Amino acid sequence: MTVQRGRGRGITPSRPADAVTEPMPAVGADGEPVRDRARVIPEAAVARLAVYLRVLSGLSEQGVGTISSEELSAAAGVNSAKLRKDLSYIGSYGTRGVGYEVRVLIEEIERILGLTRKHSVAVVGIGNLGHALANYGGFRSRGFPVAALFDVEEDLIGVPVGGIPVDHIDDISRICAERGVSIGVVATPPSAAQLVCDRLVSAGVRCILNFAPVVLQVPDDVEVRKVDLAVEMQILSFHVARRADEAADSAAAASGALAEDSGGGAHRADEVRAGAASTGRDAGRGATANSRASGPVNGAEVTGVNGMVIRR
Amino acid sequence: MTVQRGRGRGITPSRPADAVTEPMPAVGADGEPVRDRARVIPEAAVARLAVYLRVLSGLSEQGVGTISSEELSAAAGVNSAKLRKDLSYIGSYGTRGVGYEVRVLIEEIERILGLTRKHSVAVVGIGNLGHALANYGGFRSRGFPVAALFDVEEDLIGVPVGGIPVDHIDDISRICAERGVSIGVVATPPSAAQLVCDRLVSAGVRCILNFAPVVLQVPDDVEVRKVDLAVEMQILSFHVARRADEAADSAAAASGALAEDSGGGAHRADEVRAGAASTGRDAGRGATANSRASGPVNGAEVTGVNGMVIRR
DNA sequence: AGGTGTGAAGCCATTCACAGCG
DNA sequence: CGCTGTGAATGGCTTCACACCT
Repeated sequence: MTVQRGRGRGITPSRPADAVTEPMPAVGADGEPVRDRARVIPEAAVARLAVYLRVLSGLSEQGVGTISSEELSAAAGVNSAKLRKDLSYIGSYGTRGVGYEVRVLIEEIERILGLTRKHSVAVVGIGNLGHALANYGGFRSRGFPVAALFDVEEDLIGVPVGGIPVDHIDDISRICAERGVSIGVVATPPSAAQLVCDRLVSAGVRCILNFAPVVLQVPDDVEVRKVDLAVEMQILSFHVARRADEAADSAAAASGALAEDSGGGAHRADEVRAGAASTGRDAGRGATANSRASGPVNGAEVTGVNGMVIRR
Repeated sequence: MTVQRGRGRGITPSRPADAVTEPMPAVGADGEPVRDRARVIPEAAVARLAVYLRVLSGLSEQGVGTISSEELSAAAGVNSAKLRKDLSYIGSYGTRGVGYEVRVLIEEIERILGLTRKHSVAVVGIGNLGHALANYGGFRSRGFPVAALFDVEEDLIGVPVGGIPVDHIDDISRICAERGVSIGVVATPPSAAQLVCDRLVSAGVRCILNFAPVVLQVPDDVEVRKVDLAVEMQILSFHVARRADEAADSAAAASGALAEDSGGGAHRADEVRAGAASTGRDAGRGATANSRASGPVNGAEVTGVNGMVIRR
């Protein structure tokens, strides 16, 4: 994402050489003074912060007051080092030897994510998906009230969906301005998506969530995120195929390994090997883990702690 | 998007890409010849391949027979070097001095993504979203026919949605086996998601697309990708906030920067920067969004070839 | 000339490992 | 002693730049 654009190079403090010297000649020359906290939060971390926030909200409702990085990371499906690193980008709000106060973390993450203000949403394209989105309670409950719905179909205009009447897209500028819409959701057929996007942009909307399977072209001060269901499916398909290949491989390799083993090979620790990558969702520690197909197991392997397979 | 794997993108979950960097010479020993090329395609590249495929399909329908990396990359919203690198992972199917044959590329990408076989889909949870998904034509048209629908609500059982009657989730194992379901879609309320996921897994489904805002725990031979709308919104929210900060920054810095330029600063190559890109999702986002520059331009930037912006 | 394919370099993110504080 | 916070190491992805083919 568009991160760190702007001024001179994003001076990341990763200068190995004389680091201690002055790390800011270029920047200074740029007219960009050292400036406040050079908080450059990695895009990947931002996405995870949103996940932590959801988990924390659940914990808070359950009355949990304090939590350690180990527990929170397990609940969020990442490893604890990553969680601590992510949290360190927003500040130091933990207590050593204890953990984090749930309430504090929620507040800080909300602040960083800009959730202290409300972001009204407009959904364009009230077909199946648009209906579902208009009715999706998760938006409102998380501070993103759906404030406007648009379509071109005359039969739909005026009909309330999820409590909001549908307006004609020709009124998009006026209505978005009136209702303070800051996020636009494109849920139209692909053929209409770019046009709708252009209209949203000229209506002043600077953030777009696109469900149409097209690559939207926008000015670079507009942020677009895309959700493409077919692409998600295809990625899963790829993994199915890869897994099938691997199964074949390991079946084939198994016999060879046995032969070699019986030949007297030494067994080193590093014979523990990672297999297919899992998708990382593994909550467990060992996030690194990727595991190998445990499949057909023929006695040559056993499943270890977190799914790793130990060759013996 | 947001992928759960952890990573990727999307929240992106970031997938620990297969660390298959294995040094396994053992393979040679096991009678397994060099085997085909140890094709380790980066997760991020897989997600983009799916995008290229969609663009190529459109081009093919328009009768385009050949295309260069420059053109294709622009249509897909990435830069040409990345596109060529991605394509190189699957082989060399281009003609130097000419470009790629659309038909060939489509076939090869489909092969790599495992799209030569059909992947039947089961949708669990026939609420608003489930309805939308069951009716979504993009699945069937791309080789992912929806073959089964499940819910627990008695009133829904037997009712056809998108042409498929809804079955009770208790029959999930039998029906998934009968219809050869290989991908499960979880579209239930969060409270039911883990249970539904467990049922899908025991029914033999090894790939899951999760729309519920919870982190699913699964065995590591199961692949989960997650689409979390609230998280997407929050990421956009973060960028709204960041942009606001930046606007203030650049207004302040503007005079300084201009002064330096006119002062004769040299323009290095690294001042060429990309417009916007997003990923993810983990990517990976995963999830990759993108945006291109075109315009509002304030004189400090001009749009370059493929959406890159050149600072001058 | 035109454009692909790819080693090499650079950048960013993840993971390690431990100092430091409660 | 436990757990956070973080420099340093590692590894993957992206970008560069050009050899090489047509």
